[in-house]
Amino acid sequence: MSERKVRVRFAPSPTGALHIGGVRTALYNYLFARQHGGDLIFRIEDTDSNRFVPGAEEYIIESFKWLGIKFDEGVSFGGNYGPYRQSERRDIYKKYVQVLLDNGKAYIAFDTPEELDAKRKEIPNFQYDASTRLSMRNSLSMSKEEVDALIAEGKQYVVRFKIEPNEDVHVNDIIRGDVVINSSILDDKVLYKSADELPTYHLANIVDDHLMEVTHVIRGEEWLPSAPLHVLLYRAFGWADTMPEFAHLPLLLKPDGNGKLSKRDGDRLGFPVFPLEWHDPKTGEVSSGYRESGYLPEAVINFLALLGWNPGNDQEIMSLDELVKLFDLHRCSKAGAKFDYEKARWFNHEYIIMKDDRELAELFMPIIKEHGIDVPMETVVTVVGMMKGRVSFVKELWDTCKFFFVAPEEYDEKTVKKRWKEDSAKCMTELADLLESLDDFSLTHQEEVVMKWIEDKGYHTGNIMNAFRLTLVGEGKGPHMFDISSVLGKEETVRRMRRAVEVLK
RNA sequence: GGCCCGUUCGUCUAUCGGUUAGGACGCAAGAUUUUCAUUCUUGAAAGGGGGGUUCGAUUCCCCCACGGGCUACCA
Repeated sequence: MSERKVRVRFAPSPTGALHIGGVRTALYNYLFARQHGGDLIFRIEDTDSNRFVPGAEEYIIESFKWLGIKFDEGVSFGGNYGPYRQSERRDIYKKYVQVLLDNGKAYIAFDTPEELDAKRKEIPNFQYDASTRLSMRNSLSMSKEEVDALIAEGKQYVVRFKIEPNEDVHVNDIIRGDVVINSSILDDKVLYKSADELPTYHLANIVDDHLMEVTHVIRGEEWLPSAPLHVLLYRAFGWADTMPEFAHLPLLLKPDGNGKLSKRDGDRLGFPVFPLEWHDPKTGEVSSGYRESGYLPEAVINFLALLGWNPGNDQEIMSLDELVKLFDLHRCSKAGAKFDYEKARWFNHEYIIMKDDRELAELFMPIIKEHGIDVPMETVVTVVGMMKGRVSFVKELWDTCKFFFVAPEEYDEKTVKKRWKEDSAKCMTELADLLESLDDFSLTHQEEVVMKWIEDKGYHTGNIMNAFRLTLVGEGKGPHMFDISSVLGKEETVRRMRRAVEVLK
């Protein structure tokens, strides 16, 4: 069994946008597959026809494309184990349901949803199981003739898994160790629905994982309670010897308060819970995405990887390739992790700093153009290089850098009060004259000339520089003065200075 | 209600019985800087409670409390 090639899968339901917790699950599967030289399968679990949302599948694929998580096979990726959409595997499931029916591990039940609802109301803790099934309408409580007659007349029925009571079922979870549940608390799960003639998750999941030769099931903790059921299903099919290993991941929790992280939390606290912006086709509602909010995919990956796992040392910044090398299911934490969006910001900040100036400039350029500014790429590259350490998002570059592209119209009142002295107008005029006279406007030459001038005149460096800054920026911020002036160029620098002198006098 | 999982600074977490309980985010202070931001330094900040086991428990066991999940012809 250990010689089998590692094969894992990420199998979402196309019921809407991909939740960030799902992204993490997919990421862990990806890291595990890569690390073991295995395959990652993308399967669509659309066995609930009621909850199908058009566009969701495409959205999910697009999300992983953006994030850089690549699948080896599955919907839209091809492969030899298809089809990979469960709705296209009806015949397969039908066949395997029959296997269970034939070997007595499952039975046919005629109870309608309404009848079951009534039963649940009538009996407080009603459960369809060994203790109650004989009092229900099914192939165990009725004669074969009766059952055949009902089927013949077209009566709808479901197929239920016949769970033998009083057995301790062990699930050996990679993260949690031995988890034991007594089969008596499990109900006779519906494996095959009458409503849409499709299997339920449980059946489809086991059949597909087996047929697709999945070796490890890495999924969210919400599946832990049904894991024993799945173990029982593998046994019922006689597939116990190739049953995959399980790893149930801790859940992503709300940043504040309690509970599972939901879409609402994002809206409420102002951070995205979806990788991409999502337009709900049913409600028309638009939810923000990490991509549109200015996050870099590698930052999102890094942040998510550390939510529930750590390499065991203090390293926090890791590329996808490094994560592949370091990842270890045994080092996953067991407790749920509250979603810390402040830290997500910080990761993005770090990744912006690491990112190549030119690549950043290319991301920034469209924003500059939006403001009706036309500047050469080289200028933007220079500006981005000196300013990127100050922002957490590309879009923040505009506010922090705009003075490079737009001359100040007004001068910040507070800064003027503090930095514009009695003699500032005089000094700035002198400085403007001096700068205008320069043939070499390079940063180093400017600095040399101006510092000497300050010294010769006996001026106070701080006073000059602060006033100078005010004339070019309009407020008291930004990088070193000659960085600014050399990007602006002689003409623009002098123009701004003279204008400021005129306005502020 | 029942069942399962969990519980270290505000948050993410390290610790394989003996540590001044470490790191990161955030926060605060200081330093550097021609401004702002960065950067650097420093600081505040944690083992839910109660029993055991042990020479010694954050670490192992039990109980409780709390948190989370599941309990559909949803996944």
